[in-house]
Amino acid sequence: MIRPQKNMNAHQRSPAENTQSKSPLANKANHPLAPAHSRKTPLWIQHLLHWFSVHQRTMPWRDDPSPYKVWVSEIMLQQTRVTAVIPYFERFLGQFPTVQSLADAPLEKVLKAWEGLGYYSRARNLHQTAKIIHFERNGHFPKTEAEWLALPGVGPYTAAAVASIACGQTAAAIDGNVMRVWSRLRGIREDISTPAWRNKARADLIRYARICNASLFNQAMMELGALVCLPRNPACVDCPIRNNCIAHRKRWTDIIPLRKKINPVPHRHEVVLLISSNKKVLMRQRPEKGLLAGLWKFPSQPLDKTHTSSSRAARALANSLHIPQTNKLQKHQRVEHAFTHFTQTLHVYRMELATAIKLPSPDWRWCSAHDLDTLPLSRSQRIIANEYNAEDERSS
DNA sequence: AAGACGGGGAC
DNA sequence: GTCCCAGTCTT
Repeated sequence: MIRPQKNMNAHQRSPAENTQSKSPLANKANHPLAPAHSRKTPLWIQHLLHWFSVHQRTMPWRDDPSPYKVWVSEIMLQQTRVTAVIPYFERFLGQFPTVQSLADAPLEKVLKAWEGLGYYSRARNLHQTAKIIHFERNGHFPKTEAEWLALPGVGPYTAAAVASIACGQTAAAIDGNVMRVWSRLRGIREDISTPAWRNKARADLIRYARICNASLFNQAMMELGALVCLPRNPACVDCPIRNNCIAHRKRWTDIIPLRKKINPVPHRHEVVLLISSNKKVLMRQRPEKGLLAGLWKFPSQPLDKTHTSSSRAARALANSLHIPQTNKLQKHQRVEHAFTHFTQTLHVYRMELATAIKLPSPDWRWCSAHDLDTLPLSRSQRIIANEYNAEDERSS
């Protein structure tokens, strides 16, 4: 039997989060006593839903699937594993308990809460959407899949997931897990990355979502992909629907899903300067668009072929900041970092200035140790900042 | 249709 | 270390 979800009754939600649960449809699908499936539900779905009721993981947004919690969690879960998301989600909800508190917060606070989670445009879009919901929709969350889809940062997957899980809508949420489970189940030896494949899968899956509980069906498919139908070495012996699975029957699980070869990514080098003066260190905010938009970084410069060594590049960067040659550079640290489309080696140099230089533009700042802890940084910059603070701690 | 956009976990 | 993972937006 389906394990009853705690706190799913509408009256236990806060008024601000309760606006979408008044419709009969929402109550029907999310009601604790609603059946997960009817007698005409295919046997494989009954097996899947039973498996889910027993094996689903505890997640902080599953106790109370309000639109706000489900929306925030689904944005965080894009390209990110559940185990990585949970601590971020807990902190985020503590800091921004309602969509209003998120809408009222400055962007920098939101980016700071997102620090280390990656894909920072998600945080910017989340903040933007909170403003839309609070200021333009009077705090009313969307209800239908199409309404969700219109919001920044909400694509086809997230719209279907939130609409089904939080709003009781019938929709097929197709993430990487579902693509893998579905292509194996049906033995589809086609490239899963094409829009054509996705449209076909959605058309097929929506028929099944319609005849059971779409929220549970979507979550069960994703959970099966995350726990059993793994990319490598799937645990077919534990799979509740292995008898319906064409890939299992034909020993195709290692060739399905089919994916295009990923091109090797280039490696880049960059010099980074830790320029300190009077217990403060020089930092710069990144532009509003592009890589790690809006986050802060230490002064840096790509190490291209015109520089014969990292120390020469470091000196050239110091020169461009009009730092006198009398200030000596000291090799400090080397940090490796991987992005999706390139990998990077950061060559970090240290320089103590007798007198602070004039800041080139308003996006530069002299930062105290406290500033370093407060500003949003990418993972690699945080590693450098922590090392800098630790050294500062030792020397004082 | 292809590329930009982070970071973490499994091996 | 190396490979793998896979939503949304932009171009």
